[in-house]
Amino acid sequence: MVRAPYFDKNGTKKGAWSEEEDKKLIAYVHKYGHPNWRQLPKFAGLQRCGKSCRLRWMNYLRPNLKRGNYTPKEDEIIMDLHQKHGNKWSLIAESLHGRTDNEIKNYWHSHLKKFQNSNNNTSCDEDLKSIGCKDFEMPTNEALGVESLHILESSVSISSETSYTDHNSPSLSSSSSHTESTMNLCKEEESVASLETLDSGFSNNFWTEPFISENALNQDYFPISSYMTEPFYLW
DNA sequence: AACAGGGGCAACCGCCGTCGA
DNA sequence: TTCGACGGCGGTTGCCCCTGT
Repeated sequence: MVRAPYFDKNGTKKGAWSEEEDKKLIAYVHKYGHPNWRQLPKFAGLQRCGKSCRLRWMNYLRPNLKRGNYTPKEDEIIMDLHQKHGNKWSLIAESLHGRTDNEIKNYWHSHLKKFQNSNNNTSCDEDLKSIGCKDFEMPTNEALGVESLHILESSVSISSETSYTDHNSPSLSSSSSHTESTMNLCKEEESVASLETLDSGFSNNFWTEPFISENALNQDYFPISSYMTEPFYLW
């Protein structure tokens, strides 16, 4: 499913992320935030480029991510916003709480594109009905905002029943678990609380092993105080 | 049972906008 | 004003898995 890990000529690791790398990245961002993606891998002890770390975090590791099947309502919103804005995936993602632009982009290309293409012949609602949206009603523009809110609310309700540790297993790269799980932690408190839960999911020596970054911090690379006084400003 | 082709999705690449020096 | 660093975005790629033959 993913590219096999390899090292480029600069010694930078590419390809699929390992569980250990995920742990390092999660723990580092959890602890220090991500003030500088380019420097982050060096301090976190990762042989990745900053962009790769950012992408992994934004699309996969950060809290509040919602994974798994799209609801018909989400389909509606994507279709509608794509019609309005085109391939502005980040814009569309803003209206689908917990979905990433990358995920929406993939979903569009693999699922929804064909329905828009067939739109030339049939209406959008016909297509959506055909894919199983039983209570489908073509929403008004005003209603769409409300629908987005509903999705947000449902995410919250799901998240309250969902443990972060469920999704931070080695199967983070396993597609089967992706479809079954969500990473909905829509409230900040829940995110923090869940990260504490996450701690227990890691091996003991992982947390007792000091970060490379910790040494770096001692070398005045990081304004550590500001990050320690503004915990989790990033999410 | 074996094979081929397509689908799905994580990850990479390159471009662009923003910001600070 | 210019330039470099950085983050963000959209397009594309690579590869595993599933399904049909």
